[in-house]
Amino acid sequence: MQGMRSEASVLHLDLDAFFAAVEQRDKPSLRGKPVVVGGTGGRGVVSTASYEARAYGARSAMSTAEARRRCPPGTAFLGGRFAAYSITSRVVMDQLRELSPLVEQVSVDEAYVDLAAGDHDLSVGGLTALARDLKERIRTATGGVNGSVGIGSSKTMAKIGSELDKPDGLLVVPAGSELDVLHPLPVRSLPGVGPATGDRLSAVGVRTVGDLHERSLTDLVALVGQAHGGGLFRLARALDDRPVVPDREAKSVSAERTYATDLTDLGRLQNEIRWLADRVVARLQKEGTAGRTVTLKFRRYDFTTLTRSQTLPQPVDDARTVSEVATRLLAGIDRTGGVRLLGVGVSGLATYVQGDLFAPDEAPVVLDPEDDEEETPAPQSRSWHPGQDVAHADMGAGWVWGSGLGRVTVRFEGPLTPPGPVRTYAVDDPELVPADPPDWRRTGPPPPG
DNA sequence: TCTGGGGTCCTAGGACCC
DNA sequence: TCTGGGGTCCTAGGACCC
Repeated sequence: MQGMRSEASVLHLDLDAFFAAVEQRDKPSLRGKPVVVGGTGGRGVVSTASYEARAYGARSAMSTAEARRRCPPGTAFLGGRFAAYSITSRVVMDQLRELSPLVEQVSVDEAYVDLAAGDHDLSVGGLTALARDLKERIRTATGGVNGSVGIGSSKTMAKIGSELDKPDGLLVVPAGSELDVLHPLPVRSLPGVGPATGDRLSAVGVRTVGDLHERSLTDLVALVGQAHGGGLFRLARALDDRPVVPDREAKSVSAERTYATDLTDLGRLQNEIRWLADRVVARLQKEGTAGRTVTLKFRRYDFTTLTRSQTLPQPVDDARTVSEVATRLLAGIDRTGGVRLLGVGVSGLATYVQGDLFAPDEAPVVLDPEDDEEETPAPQSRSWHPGQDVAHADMGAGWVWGSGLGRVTVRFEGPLTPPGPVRTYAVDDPELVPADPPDWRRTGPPPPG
């Protein structure tokens, strides 16, 4: 059974009203005033409302029209400057990497840090000082953006900690006190419990996490399904040992667009599909990846939404193929009444094997995110262990920080790869990787922990 | 002027294979 | 000649998150 850590060593950072905060930083006249960032057209929604705008009831995901109704004259409605947000985000993530090599960025304004992989005093006092210092460094490095920090014995506890004390928050949940914090909270405050699950739980009298704790696993599974039910059962007991995983590989790439007025013209729809396919493919190619499944998303005038997909024999990353497949999928859909949104996506991604990184004869295969188990039988004689140091001429120095049957995970760090990417290699035949490959030199310190 | 855009994970049924 | 399992892949939809 999975558990939790015996120390509060997972940190969660959430930047406060991030997009609005960057706008207020860059435009002093907006400071102290309500600011709403999001779509400004007729069908726009709010991405972020500053705390001043929240005081009037503006919220993320609300239609911008509704936010305009609620906010006073003088409220700034802005379309957003994503390049600025992205740069600021990187500045923040760099600060987090000062704390530990294990930083998992979950979005532009949110990340987890595994403090156990760094050299830190994990006492409550030490963690409080660490968090206070981190917040100050973020504020300085970004020119005034605040973040809320939660620290706990798991990702869930850390996230709940940052949530409970925002904005500009700092909350350490000491190991052992998880249930005291958790049980009074409404179930809706658990990550993963949204409107649908919240309603179902409420219908059977479950309102707080404490209520949840009293329900049997069988009841919860019957109520919300196998995976979710099991997840809730464990969450109520603070059982969460999900690791902090840096550099997660993307599993799909997509682009979609909502039109100011519904489309009906077939030629126009085909042009839009081509445009969306171009955007998706440009990103695929930039990432050096391709995918086998092409999906068309389709939203009608009445907001009914459907998807049609087709899986191809080979991964594709060219605009012509993607848009041809998507256009073919469009043909099977009833378009009467008009089309509100179109989307094109590619999934089932397989990273290219980059031939120049390894000599052909000894090339470990880059794993797909999905298939670490199959097609990679355990090596007969060779293994690596966490902490062992290895290196590659093209990738820089690195160390093994995870290994298992048939695979080895290496974090590289060096001048060529500043952030230190993590790569997992399958070893499907021990003979493919010689005992002492000449270009795997031993350098660099193994990670602490 | 109702309801964005980018994702992840799960479920369920049917096809197909052993 | 009657009744199976299990496993994987594919498709479609839904919940949820930021």
